Amino acid sequence: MENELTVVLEQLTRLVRQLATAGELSMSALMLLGRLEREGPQRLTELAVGEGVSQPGMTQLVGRLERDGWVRRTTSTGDRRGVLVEVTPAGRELVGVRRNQRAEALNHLLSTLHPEDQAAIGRALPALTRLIEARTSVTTPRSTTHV
Amino acid sequence: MENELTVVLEQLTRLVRQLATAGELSMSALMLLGRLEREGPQRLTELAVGEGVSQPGMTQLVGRLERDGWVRRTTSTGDRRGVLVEVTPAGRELVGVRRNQRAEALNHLLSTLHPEDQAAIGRALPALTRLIEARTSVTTPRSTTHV
DNA sequence: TATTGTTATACTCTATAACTATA
DNA sequence: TATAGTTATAGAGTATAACAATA
Repeated sequence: MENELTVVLEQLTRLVRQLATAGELSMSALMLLGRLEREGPQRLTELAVGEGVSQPGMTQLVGRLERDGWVRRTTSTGDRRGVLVEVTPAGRELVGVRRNQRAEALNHLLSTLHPEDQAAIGRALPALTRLIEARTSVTTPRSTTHV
Repeated sequence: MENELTVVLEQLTRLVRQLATAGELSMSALMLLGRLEREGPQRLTELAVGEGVSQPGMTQLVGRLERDGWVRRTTSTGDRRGVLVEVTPAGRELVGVRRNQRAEALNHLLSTLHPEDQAAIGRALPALTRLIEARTSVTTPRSTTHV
Protein backbone atom coordinates (compact mmCIF):
# COMPACT_ATOMS: atom_id res chain seq x y z
CA MET A 1 0.00 0.00 0.00
CA GLU A 2 2.93 2.38 0.60
CA ASN A 3 3.55 2.77 -3.08
CA GLU A 4 -0.05 3.64 -3.80
CA LEU A 5 -0.01 6.07 -0.89
CA THR A 6 3.20 7.56 -2.27
CA VAL A 7 1.60 8.28 -5.60
CA VAL A 8 -1.57 9.62 -4.01
CA LEU A 9 0.43 11.95 -1.78
CA GLU A 10 2.46 13.12 -4.75
CA GLN A 11 -0.68 14.07 -6.60
CA LEU A 12 -2.34 15.57 -3.56
CA THR A 13 0.69 17.83 -3.34
CA ARG A 14 0.04 19.01 -6.87
CA LEU A 15 -3.60 19.58 -5.99
CA VAL A 16 -2.73 21.58 -2.90
CA ARG A 17 -0.21 23.63 -4.81
CA GLN A 18 -2.77 24.51 -7.41
CA LEU A 19 -5.48 25.30 -4.90
CA ALA A 20 -3.21 27.12 -2.51
CA THR A 21 -1.11 29.31 -4.73
CA ALA A 22 -3.85 30.76 -6.88
CA GLY A 23 -3.30 33.98 -4.97
CA GLU A 24 -0.76 36.34 -3.55
CA LEU A 25 1.19 33.95 -1.33
CA SER A 26 3.65 31.26 -2.31
CA MET A 27 3.49 27.75 -0.94
CA SER A 28 6.37 28.43 1.45
CA ALA A 29 4.87 31.66 2.74
CA LEU A 30 1.46 30.09 3.10
CA MET A 31 2.73 27.11 5.04
CA LEU A 32 4.82 29.25 7.36
CA LEU A 33 1.91 31.57 8.07
CA GLY A 34 -0.34 28.57 8.58
CA ARG A 35 2.07 27.16 11.16
CA LEU A 36 2.44 30.44 13.01
CA GLU A 37 -1.30 30.89 13.07
CA ARG A 38 -1.90 27.34 14.36
CA GLU A 39 0.97 27.09 16.82
CA GLY A 40 1.70 30.65 17.88
CA PRO A 41 4.96 32.65 17.93
CA GLN A 42 8.13 30.63 17.48
CA ARG A 43 11.89 30.96 17.34
CA LEU A 44 13.47 31.29 13.94
CA THR A 45 15.51 28.13 14.33
CA GLU A 46 12.42 26.23 15.41
CA LEU A 47 10.63 27.39 12.28
CA ALA A 48 13.53 26.42 10.03
CA VAL A 49 13.58 22.89 11.46
CA GLY A 50 9.80 22.59 11.38
CA GLU A 51 9.51 23.68 7.77
CA GLY A 52 12.55 21.68 6.71
CA VAL A 53 14.54 24.61 5.38
CA SER A 54 17.91 26.06 6.35
CA GLN A 55 18.29 28.80 8.93
CA PRO A 56 19.35 31.41 6.35
CA GLY A 57 16.44 30.36 4.18
CA MET A 58 14.09 30.99 7.05
CA THR A 59 15.71 34.35 7.80
CA GLN A 60 14.97 35.40 4.26
CA LEU A 61 11.45 34.04 4.11
CA VAL A 62 10.61 35.78 7.38
CA GLY A 63 12.23 38.93 5.99
CA ARG A 64 9.94 38.95 2.96
CA LEU A 65 6.86 38.22 5.05
CA GLU A 66 7.85 40.95 7.49
CA ARG A 67 8.41 43.42 4.68
CA ASP A 68 4.88 42.74 3.46
CA GLY A 69 3.37 43.02 6.92
CA TRP A 70 2.26 39.43 7.51
CA VAL A 71 4.66 38.64 10.39
CA ARG A 72 6.64 40.54 13.01
CA ARG A 73 9.98 39.88 14.72
CA THR A 74 10.20 40.21 18.51
CA THR A 75 13.18 39.76 20.83
CA SER A 76 11.52 39.19 24.15
CA THR A 77 12.89 35.79 25.01
CA GLY A 78 15.44 36.48 27.70
CA ASP A 79 18.11 35.10 25.39
CA ARG A 80 19.03 38.21 23.46
CA ARG A 81 20.42 36.22 20.55
CA GLY A 82 17.00 34.79 19.80
CA VAL A 83 14.22 36.08 17.57
CA LEU A 84 10.57 35.32 18.10
CA VAL A 85 8.41 35.41 14.99
CA GLU A 86 4.70 36.04 15.27
CA VAL A 87 1.91 36.50 12.78
CA THR A 88 0.38 39.99 12.60
CA PRO A 89 -3.39 40.54 12.65
CA ALA A 90 -3.22 41.16 8.90
CA GLY A 91 -1.36 37.88 8.46
CA ARG A 92 -3.88 36.02 10.57
CA GLU A 93 -6.67 37.50 8.50
CA LEU A 94 -4.94 36.49 5.28
CA VAL A 95 -4.42 32.91 6.45
CA GLY A 96 -8.10 32.67 7.27
CA VAL A 97 -9.24 34.03 3.94
CA ARG A 98 -6.93 31.77 1.97
CA ARG A 99 -7.85 28.74 4.04
CA ASN A 100 -11.51 29.40 3.39
CA GLN A 101 -10.90 29.74 -0.31
CA ARG A 102 -9.11 26.41 -0.37
CA ALA A 103 -11.82 24.85 1.74
CA GLU A 104 -14.43 26.10 -0.71
CA ALA A 105 -12.54 24.70 -3.67
CA LEU A 106 -12.06 21.41 -1.84
CA ASN A 107 -15.69 21.35 -0.88
CA HIS A 108 -16.61 21.68 -4.51
CA LEU A 109 -14.32 18.80 -5.45
CA LEU A 110 -15.65 16.67 -2.59
CA SER A 111 -19.22 17.31 -3.63
CA THR A 112 -18.52 15.64 -6.95
CA LEU A 113 -17.61 12.37 -5.17
CA HIS A 114 -19.98 9.64 -4.15
CA PRO A 115 -21.11 9.89 -0.53
CA GLU A 116 -19.23 6.69 0.31
CA ASP A 117 -16.01 8.26 -0.97
CA GLN A 118 -16.62 11.39 1.03
CA ALA A 119 -17.22 9.30 4.11
CA ALA A 120 -14.08 7.24 3.54
CA ILE A 121 -12.00 10.40 3.36
CA GLY A 122 -13.65 11.80 6.44
CA ARG A 123 -12.94 8.65 8.40
CA ALA A 124 -9.28 8.73 7.36
CA LEU A 125 -8.63 12.29 8.56
CA PRO A 126 -7.78 11.43 12.17
CA ALA A 127 -5.43 8.69 10.98
CA LEU A 128 -3.79 11.05 8.50
CA THR A 129 -3.35 13.61 11.25
CA ARG A 130 -1.56 11.03 13.35
CA LEU A 131 0.55 10.05 10.35
CA ILE A 132 1.66 13.66 10.05
CA GLU A 133 2.44 13.81 13.72
CA ALA A 134 4.53 10.67 13.41
CA ARG A 135 7.09 12.44 11.26
CA THR A 136 9.12 14.46 13.71
CA SER A 137 12.72 13.83 12.81
CA VAL A 138 12.47 13.40 9.06
CA THR A 139 13.95 16.84 8.55
CA THR A 140 16.68 16.59 5.95
CA PRO A 141 17.31 20.01 4.32
CA ARG A 142 17.63 19.77 0.56
CA SER A 143 20.96 19.84 -1.20
CA THR A 144 21.72 22.69 -3.58
CA THR A 145 22.23 20.41 -6.55
CA HIS A 146 18.55 20.36 -7.34
CA VAL A 147 17.41 20.61 -10.91
CA MET B 1 -14.93 18.67 7.20
CA GLU B 2 -13.43 20.73 4.38
CA ASN B 3 -11.49 22.86 6.78
CA GLU B 4 -9.99 19.89 8.56
CA LEU B 5 -9.15 18.34 5.20
CA THR B 6 -7.54 21.62 4.15
CA VAL B 7 -5.23 21.60 7.13
CA VAL B 8 -4.41 17.92 6.73
CA LEU B 9 -3.58 18.42 3.07
CA GLU B 10 -1.42 21.41 3.92
CA GLN B 11 0.59 19.33 6.34
CA LEU B 12 0.73 16.32 4.07
CA THR B 13 2.33 18.63 1.53
CA ARG B 14 5.03 19.50 4.03
CA LEU B 15 5.51 15.80 4.73
CA VAL B 16 5.82 14.95 1.05
CA ARG B 17 8.22 17.81 0.51
CA GLN B 18 10.45 16.58 3.29
CA LEU B 19 10.31 12.96 2.19
CA ALA B 20 10.64 13.72 -1.49
CA THR B 21 13.33 16.32 -1.67
CA ALA B 22 15.88 14.71 0.61
CA GLY B 23 17.84 13.95 -2.53
CA GLU B 24 19.00 15.27 -5.84
CA LEU B 25 15.67 16.32 -7.35
CA SER B 26 13.46 19.26 -6.50
CA MET B 27 9.74 18.92 -5.94
CA SER B 28 9.01 20.35 -9.39
CA ALA B 29 11.45 18.08 -11.15
CA LEU B 30 10.24 15.06 -9.24
CA MET B 31 6.59 15.69 -10.00
CA LEU B 32 7.26 16.28 -13.69
CA LEU B 33 9.30 13.10 -13.97
CA GLY B 34 6.61 11.23 -12.06
CA ARG B 35 3.99 12.42 -14.50
CA LEU B 36 6.05 11.53 -17.57
CA GLU B 37 6.78 8.12 -16.15
CA ARG B 38 3.13 7.45 -15.33
CA GLU B 39 1.50 8.95 -18.42
CA GLY B 40 4.13 8.71 -21.14
CA PRO B 41 5.56 11.36 -23.51
CA GLN B 42 3.65 14.62 -23.67
CA ARG B 43 3.63 17.99 -25.36
CA LEU B 44 5.26 20.85 -23.57
CA THR B 45 2.06 22.86 -23.39
CA GLU B 46 0.21 19.86 -22.03
CA LEU B 47 2.82 19.51 -19.30
CA ALA B 48 2.65 23.19 -18.40
CA VAL B 49 -1.12 23.01 -17.99
CA GLY B 50 -0.97 19.72 -16.13
CA GLU B 51 1.63 20.92 -13.66
CA GLY B 52 0.01 24.31 -13.31
CA VAL B 53 3.00 26.35 -14.44
CA SER B 54 3.51 28.76 -17.33
CA GLN B 55 4.78 27.65 -20.71
CA PRO B 56 8.14 29.42 -20.31
CA GLY B 57 8.47 27.91 -16.86
CA MET B 58 8.00 24.46 -18.33
CA THR B 59 10.49 25.19 -21.12
CA GLN B 60 13.08 25.96 -18.48
CA LEU B 61 12.28 23.05 -16.21
CA VAL B 62 12.47 20.66 -19.15
CA GLY B 63 15.73 22.35 -20.17
CA ARG B 64 17.31 21.64 -16.80
CA LEU B 65 16.07 18.06 -16.75
CA GLU B 66 17.31 17.52 -20.30
CA ARG B 67 20.70 18.98 -19.44
CA ASP B 68 20.99 16.45 -16.63
CA GLY B 69 19.85 13.54 -18.79
CA TRP B 70 16.50 12.74 -17.16
CA VAL B 71 14.29 13.69 -20.12
CA ARG B 72 14.62 14.10 -23.88
CA ARG B 73 12.93 16.39 -26.40
CA THR B 74 11.52 14.89 -29.59
CA THR B 75 9.80 16.55 -32.52
CA SER B 76 7.98 13.65 -34.11
CA THR B 77 4.43 14.90 -33.91
CA GLY B 78 3.62 15.90 -37.45
CA ASP B 79 3.14 19.46 -36.22
CA ARG B 80 6.68 20.78 -36.52
CA ARG B 81 6.03 23.53 -33.97
CA GLY B 82 5.44 20.99 -31.25
CA VAL B 83 7.85 19.36 -28.84
CA LEU B 84 7.30 15.99 -27.28
CA VAL B 85 8.99 15.41 -23.94
CA GLU B 86 9.81 11.90 -22.80
CA VAL B 87 11.59 10.44 -19.81
CA THR B 88 14.93 8.74 -20.52
CA PRO B 89 15.78 5.28 -19.13
CA ALA B 90 17.98 7.01 -16.56
CA GLY B 91 15.07 9.26 -15.61
CA ARG B 92 12.72 6.31 -15.30
CA GLU B 93 15.24 4.56 -13.09
CA LEU B 94 15.60 7.63 -10.90
CA VAL B 95 11.85 8.01 -10.48
CA GLY B 96 11.63 4.40 -9.37
CA VAL B 97 14.45 4.70 -6.87
CA ARG B 98 13.08 7.89 -5.36
CA ARG B 99 9.56 6.52 -5.22
CA ASN B 100 10.82 3.46 -3.38
CA GLN B 101 12.73 5.59 -0.92
CA ARG B 102 9.63 7.61 -0.19
CA ALA B 103 7.57 4.45 0.08
CA GLU B 104 10.06 3.08 2.58
CA ALA B 105 9.96 6.23 4.67
CA LEU B 106 6.17 6.23 4.52
CA ASN B 107 6.06 2.59 5.42
CA HIS B 108 8.11 3.36 8.49
CA LEU B 109 5.74 6.15 9.48
CA LEU B 110 2.70 3.96 8.84
CA SER B 111 4.11 1.19 10.95
CA THR B 112 4.05 3.48 13.95
CA LEU B 113 0.26 3.90 13.64
CA HIS B 114 -2.38 1.68 15.14
CA PRO B 115 -3.66 -0.96 12.74
CA GLU B 116 -7.08 0.73 12.67
CA ASP B 117 -5.45 3.95 11.51
CA GLN B 118 -3.51 2.13 8.83
CA ALA B 119 -6.68 0.48 7.66
CA ALA B 120 -8.59 3.78 7.58
CA ILE B 121 -5.91 5.32 5.39
CA GLY B 122 -5.89 2.29 3.13
CA ARG B 123 -9.64 2.44 2.70
CA ALA B 124 -9.48 6.14 1.80
CA LEU B 125 -6.94 5.74 -0.99
CA PRO B 126 -9.42 4.99 -3.78
CA ALA B 127 -11.56 7.94 -2.71
CA LEU B 128 -8.53 10.22 -2.59
CA THR B 129 -7.55 9.07 -6.05
CA ARG B 130 -10.98 10.02 -7.32
CA LEU B 131 -10.70 13.35 -5.51
CA ILE B 132 -7.48 14.04 -7.40
CA GLU B 133 -9.09 13.06 -10.67
CA ALA B 134 -11.96 15.45 -9.97
CA ARG B 135 -9.67 18.46 -10.23
CA THR B 136 -9.17 18.91 -13.93
CA SER B 137 -9.69 22.57 -14.58
CA VAL B 138 -8.38 24.07 -11.35
CA THR B 139 -5.25 25.23 -13.11
CA THR B 140 -4.62 28.84 -12.16
CA PRO B 141 -0.95 29.80 -12.72
CA ARG B 142 0.50 31.81 -9.87
CA SER B 143 0.96 35.54 -10.05
CA THR B 144 4.47 36.94 -9.80
CA THR B 145 3.76 38.95 -6.68
CA HIS B 146 4.41 36.01 -4.42
CA VAL B 147 6.32 36.51 -1.24
C1' DT C 1 -3.95 35.39 -37.66
C1' DA C 2 -3.41 31.75 -34.17
C1' DT C 3 -0.57 28.39 -31.92
C1' DT C 4 3.84 26.35 -30.09
C1' DG C 5 7.73 27.10 -28.08
C1' DT C 6 11.96 30.01 -26.78
C1' DT C 7 14.48 34.06 -25.11
C1' DA C 8 14.86 38.11 -22.04
C1' DT C 9 14.24 39.86 -17.62
C1' DA C 10 12.97 40.07 -12.84
C1' DC C 11 11.78 38.29 -8.44
C1' DT C 12 11.08 34.45 -5.07
C1' DC C 13 13.06 30.32 -2.96
C1' DT C 14 16.80 27.91 -1.12
C1' DA C 15 21.41 26.34 -0.23
C1' DT C 16 26.36 26.78 1.70
C1' DA C 17 29.97 29.69 3.55
C1' DA C 18 31.40 33.41 6.23
C1' DC C 19 30.26 36.66 9.69
C1' DT C 20 28.32 39.06 14.16
C1' DA C 21 26.51 38.97 18.63
C1' DT C 22 25.33 36.72 22.71
C1' DA C 23 25.79 32.72 26.06
C1' DT D 1 33.72 27.53 22.41
C1' DA D 2 28.83 26.95 21.14
C1' DT D 3 24.47 28.84 19.65
C1' DA D 4 21.17 32.22 17.20
C1' DG D 5 20.73 34.78 13.55
C1' DT D 6 22.29 37.64 9.39
C1' DT D 7 24.80 38.71 5.16
C1' DA D 8 26.98 37.27 0.80
C1' DT D 9 26.63 34.65 -3.16
C1' DA D 10 24.85 31.40 -6.43
C1' DG D 11 21.60 28.59 -8.72
C1' DA D 12 16.70 26.68 -9.14
C1' DG D 13 11.85 27.95 -9.86
C1' DT D 14 8.52 30.83 -11.89
C1' DA D 15 6.17 34.78 -13.92
C1' DT D 16 5.17 38.26 -17.81
C1' DA D 17 6.53 40.32 -22.17
C1' DA D 18 8.54 40.00 -26.53
C1' DC D 19 10.01 37.08 -30.18
C1' DA D 20 10.51 33.22 -33.92
C1' DA D 21 8.69 29.51 -36.43
C1' DT D 22 4.98 26.88 -38.09
C1' DA D 23 -0.06 26.17 -39.16
